[in-house]
Amino acid sequence: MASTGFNARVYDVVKRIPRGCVATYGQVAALAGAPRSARFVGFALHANQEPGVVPCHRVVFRDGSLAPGFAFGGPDEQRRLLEEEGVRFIPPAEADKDNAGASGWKVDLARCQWRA
DNA sequence: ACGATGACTATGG
DNA sequence: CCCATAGCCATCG
Repeated sequence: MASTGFNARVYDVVKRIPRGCVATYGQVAALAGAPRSARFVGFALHANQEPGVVPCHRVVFRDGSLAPGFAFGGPDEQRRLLEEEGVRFIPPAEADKDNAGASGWKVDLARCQWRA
C-alpha cells in the first residue's frame, strides 16, 4: 500500500505511538511533516484503517475526544480500549459539559499525550 | 485530467 | 459563545 509518502509517514508516526499514550491529529500531522494538514491524517487512517496495523484509536482530537461516528467500533469501545492500555480518562462531569463525542469522555492529554 | 470533499485546527466576526 | 473561513494533501466522482 503506502500510496504516498505523506500517507506512509502518518502510519509510521501513529505506529510509533507507545502503548498507554495518545496523539492528536495535529501532533501526528506535525511529525508527518504537515503541521497544517491534520485533516489528512484522519483521511490517511480512514483510507487505510487496518486494525492491528495502525492504532487509530490512539489518535484523538485536540480536545482529547475522538471522531464521533467514525470510531472503529464505537465511543464506548474506544474508551475501554484506551483505558485498558493505561490511558487516563476524564469523565464529562470533571472535564467540561461540552460534548466530547465519546460519551463525553476525554483523554487526559495532560498525562497521556505522547511526546516525541 | 479537473473539481469537490474530507477522522482537523486556529483564528476572526 | 457560536458560526464561518482559511490551509494543507490525498482520494473519489
